[in-house]
Amino acid sequence: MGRPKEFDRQEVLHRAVDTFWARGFEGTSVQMLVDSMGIHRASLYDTYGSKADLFKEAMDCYSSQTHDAFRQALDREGKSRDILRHFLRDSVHRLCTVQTQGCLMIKTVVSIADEVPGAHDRVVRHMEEIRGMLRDLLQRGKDSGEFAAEMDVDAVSHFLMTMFEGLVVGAAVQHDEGRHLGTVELALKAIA
Amino acid sequence: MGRPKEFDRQEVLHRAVDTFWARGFEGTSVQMLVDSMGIHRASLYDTYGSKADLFKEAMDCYSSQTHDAFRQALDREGKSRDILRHFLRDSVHRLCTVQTQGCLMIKTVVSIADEVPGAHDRVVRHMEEIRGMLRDLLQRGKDSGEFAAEMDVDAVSHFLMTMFEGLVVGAAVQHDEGRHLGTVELALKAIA
DNA sequence: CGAAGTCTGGACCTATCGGTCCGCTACTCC
DNA sequence: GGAGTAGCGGACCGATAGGTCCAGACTTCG
Repeated sequence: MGRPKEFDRQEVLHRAVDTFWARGFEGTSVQMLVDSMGIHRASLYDTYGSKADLFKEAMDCYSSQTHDAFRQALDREGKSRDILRHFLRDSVHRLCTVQTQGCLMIKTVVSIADEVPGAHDRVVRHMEEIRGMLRDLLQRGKDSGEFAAEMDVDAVSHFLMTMFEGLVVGAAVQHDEGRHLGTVELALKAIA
Repeated sequence: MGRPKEFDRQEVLHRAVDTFWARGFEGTSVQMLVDSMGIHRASLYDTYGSKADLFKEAMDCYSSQTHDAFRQALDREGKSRDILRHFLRDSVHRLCTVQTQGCLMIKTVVSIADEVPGAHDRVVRHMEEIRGMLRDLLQRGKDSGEFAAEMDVDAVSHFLMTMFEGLVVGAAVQHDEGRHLGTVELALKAIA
């Protein structure tokens, strides 16, 4: 059967995610990936294909780990508005302090439109998935009578997505947490 | 005195702006610039310095031409709300049809944090300038009694900036104009 | 005229890019 | 032990990256 794999494919991929996340696709060289992943150049190509293939896998990995975290924050019991507020405030806090590198998906859609085939589709699916979570949360609030019966959950979820994307960019421009928290409150006041 | 310059420095710079705008700093090679600007490689370096220097000049050029356009749209007579609505709707339309390349400033702040010294500062100033226009517009509406006397024009202008940045990203993800127009209406409903 | 300045074509530099290949070792199965 | 697989060190590939330099053609000045 031969020698078994020594490194954990998933663990090494995570390190690639971090590198791509920090510097983007164009800003990351294969040499950087070799260094950060800790495997040989040839192993990288044997295991993941090309740089673009690795990037797509990294996007998928990033996407699912982000979804898990978001789902944990959004798919829970309680008043929808409170859950939403906590989610947005926490996002702002992270973007302004720890995760100042922003969002890999937004980085990708903004900088490489068509350089990596399949990248754009992944961004679209990623965003739609998150929007779905927000819509479900809104729907629950609507069903429980917390929000008006006339609320267009589809439109409002899209509004919130735009808001969120704006916060990611805004935090990249200025790490002024208080300012962004004020924006969050205004956004919350806007929905019903 | 010697031979005078044959090409118009500003006109050639505009072509550099378009190239950088379309592909970003990292995605644009010097060869692309030489081709699009129509001048010799050596002339480029003699006239503008380095690629990074040219990029900074391109940012300044982009910034001022954007500000001119925005000022023309925002600094006019009429109801503030109508002016704002028209500005946002028009922006969405452009982002979804003609200017699908998005915004050079957002591209820059998202992809190259510190690669080009001075780039980040330019983005910050650019955004603050636009926010200033929005704040002035809000203040006029507040003075004329159109908006509530309690309105925090600073906070609301920041909310609108976040909204705008979100729309730029959102349009890059999906060119669904109708969807984004709905978001614009929700944002307008939010402010007083 | 000749010095000074402006442009171009194109060669040239070094460094790095993404990607491939070879030779060797380590390991596990039959 | 031998076949088969996984990994590494490191050389290597052609292409391109950003950047420099030179010779020559051109134009305006004193």
